[in-house]
Amino acid sequence: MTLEMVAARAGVARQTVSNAINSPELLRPQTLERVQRAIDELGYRPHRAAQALRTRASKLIGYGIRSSQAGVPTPVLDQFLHSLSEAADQAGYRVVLFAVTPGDDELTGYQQLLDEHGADGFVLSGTDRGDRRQGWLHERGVPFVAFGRTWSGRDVGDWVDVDGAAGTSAAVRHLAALGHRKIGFLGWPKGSGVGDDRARGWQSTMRELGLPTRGRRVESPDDPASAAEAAERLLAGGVTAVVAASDTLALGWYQALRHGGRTPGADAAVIGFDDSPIAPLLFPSLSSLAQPLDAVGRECMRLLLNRLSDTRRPTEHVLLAPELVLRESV
Amino acid sequence: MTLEMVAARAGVARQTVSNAINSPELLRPQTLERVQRAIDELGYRPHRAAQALRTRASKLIGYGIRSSQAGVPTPVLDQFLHSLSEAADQAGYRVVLFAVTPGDDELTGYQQLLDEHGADGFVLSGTDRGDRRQGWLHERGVPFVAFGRTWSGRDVGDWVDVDGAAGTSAAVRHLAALGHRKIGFLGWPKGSGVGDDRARGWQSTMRELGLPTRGRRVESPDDPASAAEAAERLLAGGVTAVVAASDTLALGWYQALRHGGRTPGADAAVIGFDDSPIAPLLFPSLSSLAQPLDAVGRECMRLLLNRLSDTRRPTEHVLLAPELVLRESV
DNA sequence: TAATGTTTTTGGAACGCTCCAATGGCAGAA
DNA sequence: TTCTGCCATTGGAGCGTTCCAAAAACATTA
Repeated sequence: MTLEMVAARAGVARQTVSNAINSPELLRPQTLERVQRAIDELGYRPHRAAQALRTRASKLIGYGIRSSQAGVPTPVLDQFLHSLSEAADQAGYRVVLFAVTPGDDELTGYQQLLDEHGADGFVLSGTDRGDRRQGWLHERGVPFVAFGRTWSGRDVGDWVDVDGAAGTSAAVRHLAALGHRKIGFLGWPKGSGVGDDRARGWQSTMRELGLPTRGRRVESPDDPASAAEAAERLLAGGVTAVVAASDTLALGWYQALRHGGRTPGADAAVIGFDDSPIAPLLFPSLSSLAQPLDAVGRECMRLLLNRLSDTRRPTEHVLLAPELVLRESV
Repeated sequence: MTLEMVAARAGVARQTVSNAINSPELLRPQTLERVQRAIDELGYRPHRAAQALRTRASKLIGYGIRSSQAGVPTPVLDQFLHSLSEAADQAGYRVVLFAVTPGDDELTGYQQLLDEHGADGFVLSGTDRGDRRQGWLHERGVPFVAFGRTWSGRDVGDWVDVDGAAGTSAAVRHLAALGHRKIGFLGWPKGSGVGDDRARGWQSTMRELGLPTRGRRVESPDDPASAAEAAERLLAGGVTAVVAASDTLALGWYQALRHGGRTPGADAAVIGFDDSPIAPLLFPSLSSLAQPLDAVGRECMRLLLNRLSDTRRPTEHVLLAPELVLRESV
């Protein structure tokens, strides 16, 4: 099924069919309709490779998928990928995956796809401090958008991120409205961009509400056992409600409460972060701050399309507020 | 960067460079080396679109990603996608995502990609009873592999699946070796292929070991509250250990035990299924049957590549045993 | 009717690659 | 030296599309 075949059926020239698809305003309405009918009847669709070759644009967006075993498990990936693909589809693009081995040659995957003209732009996620990808792509003038802020200084490109501070702030306000005054924060060790951001929202909102923060903030790595230890310290301080930097940490709070013979939810409230699959399953079910991943995917695609249409435009940044999902734990 | 440029640098003809890449055995060793050096120095990589156009093969594998909200949460997606991309990369292929809206026009996404010559084959997952995709692709002679058996009768293509029966069988054996005799099964309502398969492994192995199964099997939908109710019935029957069809169901068992003032692990053992992210986080941590997703991805790719190289070969099926991950719950 | 301008349609060329058939080089035999 | 046969290398053609400039159709005015 080619242009030529459609053209033959409509009784026009090859190029006229091409125009019917790409610049319909050039055709006489009557001709357009005739060509359109031929296209529909034959179920014609342009050959992607031929288009790519001629227009020098693959209409593909690269997404480097890292081996998850090393460190962070990239929890939310699939919903994000779904909304990304959907938004891409709508714009006539598709998402192409390629394996990335984190480490020294993390960039070779990107290099290769670029050399092969296998992608017009990239979506990054899991951008960490000291991530070299943004700088590298920026230098080369390759369009990209990151899910996750550029924590380290320089503005090197577009990004979309979830506003952790806004989330914990909303959590604090909600707990305060319920009458809690001694509201603690169960966070990660300082130094991670994401974690510090989430702590900041708690800190500033507590201050705003005139509530004390001294001794109400504890730190723990992201596992329930350590979190439980840290939580004990908050309990010792008489804290009645807690905002946690992750659902895993919130789980530590559950364990600390139970250890003291108390019941989560009834005796002391907690709000987690990420609304991971465990949240609704726990007993009592855990309130949490859900990342608006559908919106993140859509926004990533929007920024990237803008960038693709004009490499020189000023960079754009989007912060999306997470949604407070209330369950039995408050 | 084109063949012509590499050829100029190496002092040979365009086609010779092409041969150096695709059929190196045709070249005189000395020429090959010279061309190879030119390729390396210039960092040349063939233009994918040009190759695709000429060879009529996109070297892309389609993966339809469904909106996850509707029903099954497809928990494991990301690790599977990773191993799939990695295996694809190794064979010079890439995975391209496209959005699929489950329902009537579920097939249009596949149709479209096919018409555009945007993929050479497909990987399916989440294949359910009454899934029309396999039959549809089979009729058209499109290469594909499914992650998940074709539960409904006819053999319409290659698949790779996790052997649920083998998993629950191993779980029963392990519990029996620990001295348990009253081993229950906490499963889903009959009628789902996956669930029945997992039940079967428990059933047959119990019989093999001469252990009674009557009244030891209960059913519940996949949420902890319902599962807890079902678990109560097992407890009432004096069951001391349980194999669950999912980690969510196992969680129900935890709750039922706690409700009766008993401690999971210490007082009664349980083994879940899927080794979902919650398993290590629970207290006590949950033993579970981990799906070998890396292997599944690799095998899917292997079968698909075989199929791509020869459409007419007999269908092939691969069953992979899940791995028993032991934690505190036993 | 012819000349002019404008809109619509057309055919050739090119994107970068691989297929194919043909050419050139070289060794051994006549 | 010339011929035969084999192996290494080459140039032309074409995959299906869009760019571009030229041609044709049509409308408008002289």
